[in-house]
Amino acid sequence: MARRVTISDVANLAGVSLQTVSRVINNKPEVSPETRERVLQVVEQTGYRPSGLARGLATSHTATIGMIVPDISNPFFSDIARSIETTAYDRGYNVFLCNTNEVPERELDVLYSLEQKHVDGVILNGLRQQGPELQKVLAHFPAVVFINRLCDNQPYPAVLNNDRQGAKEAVQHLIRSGRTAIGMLTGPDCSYSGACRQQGYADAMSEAGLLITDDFLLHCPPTVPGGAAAAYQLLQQHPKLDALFCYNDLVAVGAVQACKRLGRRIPDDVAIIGFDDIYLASLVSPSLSTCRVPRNELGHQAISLLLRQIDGEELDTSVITLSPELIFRESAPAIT
Amino acid sequence: MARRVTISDVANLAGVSLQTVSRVINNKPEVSPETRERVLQVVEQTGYRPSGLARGLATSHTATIGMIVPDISNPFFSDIARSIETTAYDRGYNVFLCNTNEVPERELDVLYSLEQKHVDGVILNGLRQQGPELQKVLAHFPAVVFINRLCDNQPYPAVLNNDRQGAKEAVQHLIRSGRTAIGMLTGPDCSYSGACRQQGYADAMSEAGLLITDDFLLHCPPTVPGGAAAAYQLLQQHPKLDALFCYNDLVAVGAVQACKRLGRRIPDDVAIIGFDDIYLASLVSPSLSTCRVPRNELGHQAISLLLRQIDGEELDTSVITLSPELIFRESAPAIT
DNA sequence: CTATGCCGTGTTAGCGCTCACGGCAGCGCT
DNA sequence: AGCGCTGCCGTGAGCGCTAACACGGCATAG
Repeated sequence: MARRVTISDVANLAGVSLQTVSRVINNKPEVSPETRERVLQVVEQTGYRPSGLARGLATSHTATIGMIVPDISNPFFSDIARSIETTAYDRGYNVFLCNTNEVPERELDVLYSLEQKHVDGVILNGLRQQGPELQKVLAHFPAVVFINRLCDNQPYPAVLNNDRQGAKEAVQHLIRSGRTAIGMLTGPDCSYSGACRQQGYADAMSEAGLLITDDFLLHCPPTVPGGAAAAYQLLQQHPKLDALFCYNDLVAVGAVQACKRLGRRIPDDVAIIGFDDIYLASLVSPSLSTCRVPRNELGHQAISLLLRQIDGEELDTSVITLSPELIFRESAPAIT
Repeated sequence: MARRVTISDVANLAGVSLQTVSRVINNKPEVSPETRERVLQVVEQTGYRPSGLARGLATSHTATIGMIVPDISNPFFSDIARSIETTAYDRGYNVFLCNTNEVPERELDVLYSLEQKHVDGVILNGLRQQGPELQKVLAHFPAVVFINRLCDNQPYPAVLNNDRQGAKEAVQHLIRSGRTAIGMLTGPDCSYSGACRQQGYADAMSEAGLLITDDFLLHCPPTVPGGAAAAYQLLQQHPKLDALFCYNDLVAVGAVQACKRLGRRIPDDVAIIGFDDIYLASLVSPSLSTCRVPRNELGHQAISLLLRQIDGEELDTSVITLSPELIFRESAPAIT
């Protein structure tokens, strides 16, 4: 690997001072056209590329952001990640991918490492961690945006999906379809969205005067096997359940598997509704009714909020709430 | 956001020099236990965290790597990404996620930006770009590893899936199942893996003395709609095709959709084999026979090679080839 | 003709850290 | 006593860049 060419190399070759080169590469106006041209030629020839490190040290602005997700291999998050990365890149930012693998302690760890890296901002996606430690480390970042989670006490901007409303509508649909014993697989017990969706479930149930019992609720990992195991258990214990509302589509696919194993027909015996509308939902059989979360929009709004903060806007209390849309497929068909 | 606490703040508070603090935080031996303890206490109190920028500038080692993928929302790549990020993080590295969205020019652009960021190494995944420009920019990185692509001329380490062998076995399976008119959806025309898989297809066909004609081959985007459109076209033009070998599982799912639309039964009329064995493959109906690519292993080996390079090992010519495994499911069942 | 302004450029300092030194005790040895 | 050694610690320079100021030259105004 050849030695990097530095700004002073360029300055020497062009016969000007460092500062002039700096002015040229930063598009500052106070340079004569001829000098600018000469410098640009040398830059071109030498393949000079300014050091982001040195620049960052001098300006405390690194053109990098951190993105924390529980699991990038979960299509829900990889869609959001893609949308964030694309917009960030268009605006000249690089994105650190930080996977927490659903381990809350790791969330703090990655935040510490991002702080060391001087990121200009950080997007927190589906964060589990809470408490003063979190507040403390977040205070060290120039910009913070939450996705799908509100931060207690400290007002940070956030982009939310209206989980409660979406869940309520989903469960209302089940009720209107004639279901009365509706269970819910509520996802990880430290999930904020899980709690919101559970509230929506309770809203719909109580409005309809239906029985709400903890017996019909079960936490589970947000995965297909997690959903399968939980659904199996729930359906075994409560054979009269005629519908399952699931934390997300992966869990719903697991629920479908459990139904097949138990010989329950979908949707005749058990109707199933998922959440998110990941691509998979339309592809499995029976295809999943689900609550579509606008993931691209979620990511896009998040990075936009972040960049506005970085650019100096004060928007501590901004909360953007996006509305999900109920999608009817085979596992809980539309009412005709 | 509070001002960052620097090494000299810590030094002052602890009543020692900068250098001593530096020694402590870098675990250098030449510090007395008492001094070390005192410094560590101040570090703890102040929440001091060394600046990665300054450190990087002084050491030209940033503990960051770049990871270039065509599309993080493609489960094939998000699985690899996860595996890379996890291992990298365990070794103290942060990972830049760079999505090229399948645009070859963007590959060069992101490499330039990663160069500016002084990454310690870069992992290139499913790269499309070729030629001298690429060689030139890659020369600026301390470490480079390719995944699923060999780099012409310049010998860089690589981790490969044995696409050709896997494809050959897949097509051989189709032939043994009695199929004679086997088409292939070959994926993007600049895909290296696509070319390898096509070779494997040709190997199997010619060994079996079967007709190889360009008419049975069709490029397509590596997506479900891409596969669906291409399969539809191919099956329309050549109704006698009794099997389709697909670039990847997404394309295969598209092929399944096309068959359904055309009223072809799977596998009776048309057998289908995909590639990769993404999670989806086992979930769709009919479930997909496919060639399983060890994605975790791919990612893990890649990051290991990269870190070894960063640590100074010379392994220019290392090429690790992993073997895929044929998985039999409904779309092209095992021969009983 | 001098004072004032601006334009283009150079100079200095500093961002926060590490590396290569150098210094100074205190020890054991001749 | 004098020597070298080791253990511990500090100093200076420099990584590559930018912000702030300084400066010469020219045009304009008074």
